[in-house]
Amino acid sequence: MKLTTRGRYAVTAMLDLAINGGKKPVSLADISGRQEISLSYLEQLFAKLRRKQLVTSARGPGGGYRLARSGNDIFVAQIIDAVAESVDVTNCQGKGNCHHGETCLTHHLWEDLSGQIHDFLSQISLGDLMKGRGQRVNKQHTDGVLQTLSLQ
Amino acid sequence: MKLTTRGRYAVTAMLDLAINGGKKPVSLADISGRQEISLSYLEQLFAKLRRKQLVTSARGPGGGYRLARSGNDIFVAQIIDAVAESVDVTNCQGKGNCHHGETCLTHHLWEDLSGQIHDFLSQISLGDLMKGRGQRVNKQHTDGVLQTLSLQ
DNA sequence: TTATTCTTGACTAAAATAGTCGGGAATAGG
DNA sequence: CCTATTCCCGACTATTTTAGTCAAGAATAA
Repeated sequence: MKLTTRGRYAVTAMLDLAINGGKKPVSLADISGRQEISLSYLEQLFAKLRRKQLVTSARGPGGGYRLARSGNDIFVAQIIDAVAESVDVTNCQGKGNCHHGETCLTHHLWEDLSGQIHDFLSQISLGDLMKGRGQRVNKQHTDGVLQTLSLQ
Repeated sequence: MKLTTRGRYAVTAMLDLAINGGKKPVSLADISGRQEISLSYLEQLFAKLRRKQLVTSARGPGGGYRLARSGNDIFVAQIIDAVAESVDVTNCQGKGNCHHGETCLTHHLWEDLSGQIHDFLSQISLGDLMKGRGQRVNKQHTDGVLQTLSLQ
Protein backbone atom coordinates (compact mmCIF):
# COMPACT_ATOMS: atom_id res chain seq x y z
CA MET A 1 0.00 0.00 0.00
CA LYS A 2 1.46 3.27 -1.14
CA LEU A 3 -0.19 6.61 -0.60
CA THR A 4 0.86 9.16 -3.19
CA THR A 5 -0.70 11.77 -5.40
CA ARG A 6 -1.28 9.03 -7.94
CA GLY A 7 -3.78 7.33 -5.68
CA ARG A 8 -5.32 10.69 -4.93
CA TYR A 9 -5.81 11.32 -8.62
CA ALA A 10 -7.48 7.97 -9.02
CA VAL A 11 -9.81 8.46 -6.05
CA THR A 12 -10.67 11.95 -7.24
CA ALA A 13 -11.41 10.75 -10.77
CA MET A 14 -13.53 7.85 -9.51
CA LEU A 15 -15.45 10.18 -7.23
CA ASP A 16 -16.04 12.51 -10.16
CA LEU A 17 -17.36 9.53 -12.06
CA ALA A 18 -19.62 8.57 -9.17
CA ILE A 19 -20.99 12.09 -8.88
CA ASN A 20 -21.40 12.91 -12.57
CA GLY A 21 -22.26 9.49 -13.88
CA GLY A 22 -25.95 8.94 -14.45
CA LYS A 23 -27.32 6.92 -17.32
CA LYS A 24 -24.74 8.27 -19.73
CA PRO A 25 -21.10 7.32 -19.44
CA VAL A 26 -18.62 10.04 -18.55
CA SER A 27 -15.78 10.81 -20.91
CA LEU A 28 -12.24 11.22 -19.69
CA ALA A 29 -12.18 14.59 -21.41
CA ASP A 30 -14.92 15.77 -19.04
CA ILE A 31 -13.12 14.48 -15.98
CA SER A 32 -9.91 15.98 -17.25
CA GLY A 33 -11.61 19.35 -17.58
CA ARG A 34 -13.30 19.30 -14.20
CA GLN A 35 -10.46 17.87 -12.15
CA GLU A 36 -7.58 19.39 -14.09
CA ILE A 37 -5.80 16.10 -14.63
CA SER A 38 -4.01 15.49 -17.92
CA LEU A 39 -6.14 13.45 -20.33
CA SER A 40 -3.36 11.07 -21.27
CA TYR A 41 -2.53 10.50 -17.65
CA LEU A 42 -6.16 9.70 -16.93
CA GLU A 43 -6.09 7.22 -19.80
CA GLN A 44 -3.28 5.36 -18.11
CA LEU A 45 -5.04 5.34 -14.76
CA PHE A 46 -8.36 4.19 -16.22
CA ALA A 47 -6.69 1.42 -18.17
CA LYS A 48 -5.66 0.00 -14.80
CA LEU A 49 -9.03 0.68 -13.21
CA ARG A 50 -10.69 -1.16 -16.06
CA ARG A 51 -8.35 -4.14 -15.81
CA LYS A 52 -9.27 -4.40 -12.14
CA GLN A 53 -12.93 -4.23 -13.14
CA LEU A 54 -13.74 -1.11 -11.21
CA VAL A 55 -15.09 0.65 -14.31
CA THR A 56 -16.58 -0.31 -17.63
CA SER A 57 -16.00 1.50 -20.89
CA ALA A 58 -17.93 2.41 -24.02
CA ARG A 59 -16.27 3.64 -27.18
CA GLY A 60 -17.44 6.08 -29.73
CA PRO A 61 -19.38 9.35 -29.50
CA GLY A 62 -21.32 9.54 -26.27
CA GLY A 63 -19.06 6.90 -24.85
CA GLY A 64 -16.92 7.01 -21.77
CA TYR A 65 -16.61 5.25 -18.47
CA ARG A 66 -19.08 4.02 -15.89
CA LEU A 67 -18.62 2.59 -12.43
CA ALA A 68 -18.67 -1.18 -12.78
CA ARG A 69 -21.00 -1.38 -9.78
CA SER A 70 -22.60 0.77 -7.13
CA GLY A 71 -20.40 3.34 -5.41
CA ASN A 72 -21.32 1.64 -2.16
CA ASP A 73 -19.44 -1.42 -3.38
CA ILE A 74 -16.27 0.31 -4.50
CA PHE A 75 -13.77 1.02 -1.78
CA VAL A 76 -10.88 3.41 -1.58
CA ALA A 77 -8.37 0.63 -0.99
CA GLN A 78 -9.42 -1.06 -4.22
CA ILE A 79 -8.89 2.13 -6.18
CA ILE A 80 -5.47 2.79 -4.72
CA ASP A 81 -4.41 -0.81 -5.17
CA ALA A 82 -5.50 -0.70 -8.79
CA VAL A 83 -3.30 2.22 -9.81
CA ALA A 84 -0.31 1.88 -7.46
CA GLU A 85 2.21 -0.87 -7.76
CA SER A 86 2.33 -2.90 -4.60
CA VAL A 87 5.20 -2.08 -2.29
CA ASP A 88 8.10 -4.48 -2.51
CA VAL A 89 8.56 -6.00 0.91
CA THR A 90 11.10 -8.59 -0.16
CA ASN A 91 13.97 -6.89 1.55
CA CYS A 92 15.32 -9.47 3.92
CA GLN A 93 13.50 -12.58 2.81
CA GLY A 94 15.56 -15.27 1.21
CA LYS A 95 18.78 -14.05 2.80
CA GLY A 96 20.60 -16.11 5.35
CA ASN A 97 21.36 -13.25 7.68
CA CYS A 98 17.90 -12.70 9.03
CA HIS A 99 16.76 -16.12 10.17
CA HIS A 100 15.95 -15.28 13.75
CA GLY A 101 17.13 -11.69 13.80
CA GLU A 102 15.45 -8.40 14.33
CA THR A 103 15.23 -7.62 10.66
CA CYS A 104 12.46 -10.04 10.00
CA LEU A 105 10.64 -9.03 13.15
CA THR A 106 10.42 -5.37 12.28
CA HIS A 107 9.87 -6.25 8.68
CA HIS A 108 6.78 -8.26 9.49
CA LEU A 109 5.56 -5.67 11.90
CA TRP A 110 5.61 -3.16 9.11
CA GLU A 111 3.75 -5.53 6.89
CA ASP A 112 1.10 -5.89 9.57
CA LEU A 113 0.86 -2.16 9.95
CA SER A 114 0.47 -1.78 6.24
CA GLY A 115 -2.29 -4.36 6.41
CA GLN A 116 -4.07 -2.33 9.05
CA ILE A 117 -4.07 0.74 6.84
CA HIS A 118 -5.31 -1.34 3.98
CA ASP A 119 -8.16 -2.71 6.08
CA PHE A 120 -9.02 0.78 7.16
CA LEU A 121 -9.26 2.07 3.60
CA SER A 122 -11.26 -1.01 2.68
CA GLN A 123 -14.02 0.31 4.87
CA ILE A 124 -14.51 3.60 3.06
CA SER A 125 -16.60 3.45 -0.11
CA LEU A 126 -17.20 5.97 -2.85
CA GLY A 127 -20.72 6.14 -1.48
CA ASP A 128 -19.37 7.22 1.89
CA LEU A 129 -17.31 9.91 0.23
CA MET A 130 -20.34 11.14 -1.70
CA LYS A 131 -22.49 11.46 1.41
CA GLY A 132 -19.56 13.44 2.39
CA ARG A 133 -18.93 16.73 3.88
CA GLY A 134 -20.19 17.97 7.21
CA GLN A 135 -21.65 14.65 8.18
CA ARG A 136 -20.67 11.71 10.30
CA VAL A 137 -20.84 8.16 9.15
CA ASN A 138 -21.17 5.25 11.50
CA LYS A 139 -20.23 1.89 10.13
CA GLN A 140 -20.65 -1.42 11.89
CA HIS A 141 -18.19 -3.99 10.74
CA THR A 142 -18.39 -7.72 10.65
CA ASP A 143 -15.74 -8.16 13.28
CA GLY A 144 -17.63 -5.95 15.69
CA VAL A 145 -15.29 -3.03 15.42
CA LEU A 146 -17.08 0.27 15.59
CA GLN A 147 -15.45 2.84 13.42
CA THR A 148 -16.56 6.41 13.47
CA LEU A 149 -15.58 8.29 10.37
CA SER A 150 -15.63 12.02 10.52
CA LEU A 151 -15.70 13.06 6.90
CA GLN A 152 -15.93 16.68 7.73
CA MET B 1 0.73 11.87 4.83
CA LYS B 2 2.83 9.76 2.51
CA LEU B 3 3.50 6.08 3.00
CA THR B 4 6.72 4.98 1.39
CA THR B 5 9.74 2.88 2.21
CA ARG B 6 11.27 5.98 3.77
CA GLY B 7 8.68 5.97 6.52
CA ARG B 8 9.14 2.25 6.87
CA TYR B 9 12.87 2.71 7.38
CA ALA B 10 12.20 5.31 10.04
CA VAL B 11 9.67 3.18 11.90
CA THR B 12 11.97 0.19 11.70
CA ALA B 13 14.93 2.17 13.02
CA MET B 14 12.89 3.67 15.84
CA LEU B 15 11.59 0.24 16.77
CA ASP B 16 15.15 -1.08 16.81
CA LEU B 17 16.01 1.80 19.12
CA ALA B 18 13.08 1.00 21.37
CA ILE B 19 14.03 -2.67 21.56
CA ASN B 20 17.79 -2.34 21.92
CA GLY B 21 17.94 0.89 23.88
CA GLY B 22 18.53 0.38 27.58
CA LYS B 23 20.61 2.69 29.70
CA LYS B 24 23.21 3.06 26.98
CA PRO B 25 22.46 4.99 23.83
CA VAL B 26 22.38 3.05 20.57
CA SER B 27 24.75 4.04 17.79
CA LEU B 28 23.56 4.38 14.23
CA ALA B 29 26.29 1.95 13.22
CA ASP B 30 24.56 -0.72 15.31
CA ILE B 31 21.16 -0.01 13.81
CA SER B 32 22.70 0.07 10.36
CA GLY B 33 24.20 -3.37 10.94
CA ARG B 34 21.07 -4.93 12.35
CA GLN B 35 18.54 -3.44 9.97
CA GLU B 36 20.73 -3.23 6.88
CA ILE B 37 20.10 0.42 6.27
CA SER B 38 22.92 2.58 4.99
CA LEU B 39 24.61 4.52 7.79
CA SER B 40 24.61 7.81 5.96
CA TYR B 41 20.97 7.41 5.12
CA LEU B 42 20.20 6.75 8.76
CA GLU B 43 22.08 9.92 9.66
CA GLN B 44 19.74 11.90 7.45
CA LEU B 45 16.66 10.29 8.94
CA PHE B 46 17.81 10.75 12.52
CA ALA B 47 18.67 14.38 11.94
CA LYS B 48 14.98 14.87 11.19
CA LEU B 49 13.84 12.69 14.06
CA ARG B 50 16.00 14.72 16.41
CA ARG B 51 14.68 18.03 15.10
CA LYS B 52 11.18 16.79 15.81
CA GLN B 53 12.34 15.80 19.30
CA LEU B 54 11.58 12.13 18.98
CA VAL B 55 15.14 11.15 19.90
CA THR B 56 18.03 12.64 21.84
CA SER B 57 21.68 12.23 20.93
CA ALA B 58 25.01 11.85 22.69
CA ARG B 59 28.32 12.32 20.91
CA GLY B 60 31.62 10.62 21.43
CA PRO B 61 32.55 7.05 22.23
CA GLY B 62 29.67 5.16 23.79
CA GLY B 63 27.34 7.77 22.38
CA GLY B 64 24.36 7.34 20.11
CA TYR B 65 20.65 7.92 20.17
CA ARG B 66 17.92 7.41 22.73
CA LEU B 67 14.17 7.72 22.50
CA ALA B 68 13.25 11.15 23.76
CA ARG B 69 10.45 9.63 25.82
CA SER B 70 8.71 6.34 26.50
CA GLY B 71 7.84 4.20 23.51
CA ASN B 72 4.25 4.37 24.68
CA ASP B 73 4.34 8.10 23.96
CA ILE B 74 5.82 7.91 20.48
CA PHE B 75 3.37 7.21 17.70
CA VAL B 76 3.84 5.92 14.20
CA ALA B 77 2.27 9.00 12.67
CA GLN B 78 4.82 11.22 14.41
CA ILE B 79 7.69 9.18 13.03
CA ILE B 80 6.38 9.20 9.48
CA ASP B 81 5.59 12.89 9.64
CA ALA B 82 9.09 13.61 10.88
CA VAL B 83 10.91 12.04 7.95
CA ALA B 84 8.47 12.56 5.07
CA GLU B 85 7.74 15.91 3.59
CA SER B 86 4.08 16.74 3.91
CA VAL B 87 2.08 16.20 0.77
CA ASP B 88 1.41 19.35 -1.17
CA VAL B 89 -2.33 19.77 -1.34
CA THR B 90 -2.27 23.26 -2.87
CA ASN B 91 -3.48 22.10 -6.23
CA CYS B 92 -6.64 24.08 -6.81
CA GLN B 93 -6.50 26.60 -4.01
CA GLY B 94 -5.99 30.17 -5.01
CA LYS B 95 -7.25 29.62 -8.54
CA GLY B 96 -10.41 31.22 -9.78
CA ASN B 97 -11.76 28.16 -11.51
CA CYS B 98 -12.64 26.17 -8.45
CA HIS B 99 -14.72 28.51 -6.36
CA HIS B 100 -17.82 26.34 -6.14
CA GLY B 101 -16.74 23.54 -8.44
CA GLU B 102 -16.09 19.89 -7.93
CA THR B 103 -12.37 20.32 -7.76
CA CYS B 104 -12.43 21.78 -4.31
CA LEU B 105 -14.98 19.24 -3.15
CA THR B 106 -12.96 16.19 -4.04
CA HIS B 107 -9.83 17.97 -3.01
CA HIS B 108 -11.13 18.49 0.48
CA LEU B 109 -12.52 15.01 0.65
CA TRP B 110 -9.06 13.67 -0.02
CA GLU B 111 -7.66 15.91 2.64
CA ASP B 112 -10.19 14.50 5.07
CA LEU B 113 -9.34 10.98 4.08
CA SER B 114 -5.68 11.70 4.58
CA GLY B 115 -6.60 13.05 8.01
CA GLN B 116 -8.35 9.81 8.85
CA ILE B 117 -5.27 7.78 8.04
CA HIS B 118 -3.21 10.17 10.07
CA ASP B 119 -5.52 9.78 13.05
CA PHE B 120 -5.34 6.05 12.68
CA LEU B 121 -1.55 5.97 12.75
CA SER B 122 -1.61 8.38 15.67
CA GLN B 123 -3.14 5.61 17.73
CA ILE B 124 -0.33 3.10 17.28
CA SER B 125 2.70 3.60 19.51
CA LEU B 126 6.15 2.03 19.47
CA GLY B 127 5.06 0.32 22.66
CA ASP B 128 2.17 -1.31 20.81
CA LEU B 129 4.55 -2.52 18.12
CA MET B 130 6.91 -3.94 20.73
CA LYS B 131 4.17 -5.94 22.44
CA GLY B 132 3.87 -7.13 18.99
CA ARG B 133 3.38 -10.26 17.14
CA GLY B 134 0.66 -12.85 17.71
CA GLN B 135 -1.25 -10.70 20.12
CA ARG B 136 -4.23 -8.45 20.01
CA VAL B 137 -4.29 -4.97 21.40
CA ASN B 138 -7.44 -3.21 22.44
CA LYS B 139 -7.26 0.51 22.77
CA GLN B 140 -9.97 2.77 24.11
CA HIS B 141 -9.77 6.25 22.71
CA THR B 142 -10.83 9.56 24.12
CA ASP B 143 -13.53 10.03 21.54
CA GLY B 144 -15.09 6.74 22.42
CA VAL B 145 -14.00 4.95 19.31
CA LEU B 146 -13.05 1.38 19.91
CA GLN B 147 -10.25 0.26 17.70
CA THR B 148 -9.12 -3.32 17.60
CA LEU B 149 -5.65 -3.73 16.30
CA SER B 150 -4.60 -7.14 15.15
CA LEU B 151 -0.83 -6.97 15.14
CA GLN B 152 -0.48 -10.54 14.09
C1' DT C 1 -18.29 8.72 -43.60
C1' DT C 2 -16.81 11.22 -39.87
C1' DA C 3 -16.09 12.90 -35.41
C1' DT C 4 -15.74 11.01 -31.02
C1' DT C 5 -13.89 8.22 -27.64
C1' DC C 6 -11.48 4.49 -25.81
C1' DT C 7 -6.95 1.54 -26.31
C1' DT C 8 -2.16 0.82 -26.44
C1' DG C 9 2.72 1.39 -26.34
C1' DA C 10 6.74 3.99 -26.45
C1' DC C 11 8.85 7.89 -25.02
C1' DT C 12 10.32 12.09 -22.00
C1' DA C 13 10.82 15.51 -18.15
C1' DA C 14 10.67 16.34 -13.60
C1' DA C 15 10.67 15.01 -8.99
C1' DA C 16 11.48 11.99 -5.13
C1' DT C 17 14.13 8.47 -3.17
C1' DA C 18 18.08 6.09 -1.68
C1' DG C 19 22.60 6.36 -1.11
C1' DT C 20 27.58 8.49 -1.24
C1' DC C 21 31.25 11.45 0.14
C1' DG C 22 34.01 14.56 2.73
C1' DG C 23 34.68 17.41 6.19
C1' DG C 24 33.55 18.86 10.72
C1' DA C 25 32.58 19.15 16.11
C1' DA C 26 31.99 17.01 20.52
C1' DT C 27 33.59 13.86 23.93
C1' DA C 28 34.99 9.55 26.62
C1' DG C 29 38.98 7.12 27.75
C1' DG C 30 43.68 6.64 27.96
C1' DC D 1 46.87 16.24 25.60
C1' DC D 2 45.80 12.62 22.04
C1' DT D 3 42.84 9.54 19.66
C1' DA D 4 39.10 6.82 18.35
C1' DT D 5 34.33 7.16 18.30
C1' DT D 6 30.17 9.14 17.24
C1' DC D 7 27.06 12.61 15.97
C1' DC D 8 26.48 16.56 12.64
C1' DC D 9 25.98 18.83 8.17
C1' DG D 10 25.95 20.00 3.41
C1' DA D 11 26.69 18.92 -1.16
C1' DC D 12 26.60 15.63 -4.52
C1' DT D 13 24.99 11.41 -7.43
C1' DA D 14 22.41 7.37 -9.18
C1' DT D 15 18.21 5.22 -9.49
C1' DT D 16 13.42 4.90 -9.49
C1' DT D 17 8.94 6.74 -9.67
C1' DT D 18 5.77 9.97 -11.12
C1' DA D 19 3.50 12.78 -14.21
C1' DG D 20 2.89 13.88 -18.59
C1' DT D 21 3.47 13.63 -23.95
C1' DC D 22 2.94 11.72 -28.41
C1' DA D 23 1.36 8.89 -32.09
C1' DA D 24 -1.15 5.35 -34.06
C1' DG D 25 -5.12 2.54 -34.03
C1' DA D 26 -9.93 0.36 -33.11
C1' DA D 27 -14.81 0.80 -32.12
C1' DT D 28 -19.05 3.13 -32.76
C1' DA D 29 -22.94 6.63 -32.73
C1' DA D 30 -24.88 9.93 -35.64
